[in-house]
Amino acid sequence: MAEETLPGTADDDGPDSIVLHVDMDCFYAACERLREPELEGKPVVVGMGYEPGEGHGAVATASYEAREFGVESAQPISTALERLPRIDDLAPDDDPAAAGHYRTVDLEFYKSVAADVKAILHDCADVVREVSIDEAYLDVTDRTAWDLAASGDRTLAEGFARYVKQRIAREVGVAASIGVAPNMSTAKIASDFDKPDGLVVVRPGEVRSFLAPIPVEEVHGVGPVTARKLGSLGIETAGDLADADAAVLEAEFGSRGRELHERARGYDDRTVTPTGRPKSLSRESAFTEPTDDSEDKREVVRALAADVADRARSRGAMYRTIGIKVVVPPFDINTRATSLSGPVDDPELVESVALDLLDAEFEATTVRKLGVRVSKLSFADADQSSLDGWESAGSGGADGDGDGDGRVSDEPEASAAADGADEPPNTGGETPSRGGQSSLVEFD
DNA sequence: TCTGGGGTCCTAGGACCC
DNA sequence: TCTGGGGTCCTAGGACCC
Repeated sequence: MAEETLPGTADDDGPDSIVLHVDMDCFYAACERLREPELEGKPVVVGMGYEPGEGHGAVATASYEAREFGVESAQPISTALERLPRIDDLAPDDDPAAAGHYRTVDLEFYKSVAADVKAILHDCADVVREVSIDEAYLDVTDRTAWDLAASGDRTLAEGFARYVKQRIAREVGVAASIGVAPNMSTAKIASDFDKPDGLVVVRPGEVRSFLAPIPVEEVHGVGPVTARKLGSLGIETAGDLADADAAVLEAEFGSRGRELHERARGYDDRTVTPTGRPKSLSRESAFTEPTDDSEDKREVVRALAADVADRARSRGAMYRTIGIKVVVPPFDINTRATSLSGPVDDPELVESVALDLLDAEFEATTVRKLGVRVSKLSFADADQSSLDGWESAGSGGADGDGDGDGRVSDEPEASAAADGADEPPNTGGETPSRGGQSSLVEFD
């Protein structure tokens, strides 16, 4: 049983933080219900790669009513349909209560709903870290307190979280579960503890005892592989993990082992930092049937490349690495990538590099899925003379490719970026010389 | 669980430099 | 030069998350 105050727990650098983890409940399904209120209370399944009347794709979100039937996210739609027939497929005398309403993912719409939620969150906190479309951490240390509210045994922090939750419900019309705790990892577990529509508060002195009975699988960072290994060490709960020998964990799992140990003990010194810029952008797509047809594969890669390059451009991102992903049945993931000597924004180059990587090793391979990715991103707008991204690559000129390191010097708009229009004569050639900047490119 | 799409971080080995 | 150590960057794969 954990003491109320653990020796050494108190951070000397100030009062305990107050972190909220806000997690929208079955977000996609909730969005569908916003525009189709008659779906309220009924089993809803939102599928990606799903088309009405068809049986392919995977479950992105299942409402709690649908989960009752054994429908789970990431499940193939075909399996979901076996467990929960589609309402339109019912025979006249079947029970309509035992059928599901299947919808296709409409990300644009969900994003617009999410934007409304995020606006509320930013209004409620100084620092918001958006983790995904339906999830965020808020640091509200300066907005509320761990003190008890005047009227009883609840904390001010709890009242604050309730206010956030109610605003989301009232102003947007969707339900959120919120966890409140002195650190991020505990807040995350707390938000999950009483879903849906939950509000769980873990006060600074209660962290250790709150975590103790939690199954290790529910600790952020423990997936199937780690859970299995932990199980073989006799570690099944966060409490077991907390009591385990840190050296053993580190030997078994490396630095992650030590980290998990600390999280299980209620230590997490990460601070909530604002959402940063993406590190990579990718697009992938699965074939309905694995194929070895070279032209089919190239066609898909071309489309993915165009898509990724387009997205990068619209987000103002230049990239220095271009890669592909090739998934070979049953499920072997291969990646290949090439780095350029400097950042570019060049859709044709994305395509040609991706195709080269595909042809080099996978021309005859049977593939299930293909992907294209750009990474080592840099953003034209924010870095200017004041670094931001990477400082200029070492004034020492230590690196061999000193030739090109001059980043786009500060034109207001990345010069190489916006001008796909003026067709350079030899774009596909050895040195794709496009205006100034991208002529750095030389790949081997 | 025969498996969709978009990400992050970590690790390990090799190349290369001083 | 055949024997180090330190550091960085690159690629590929793995685990994990939503």
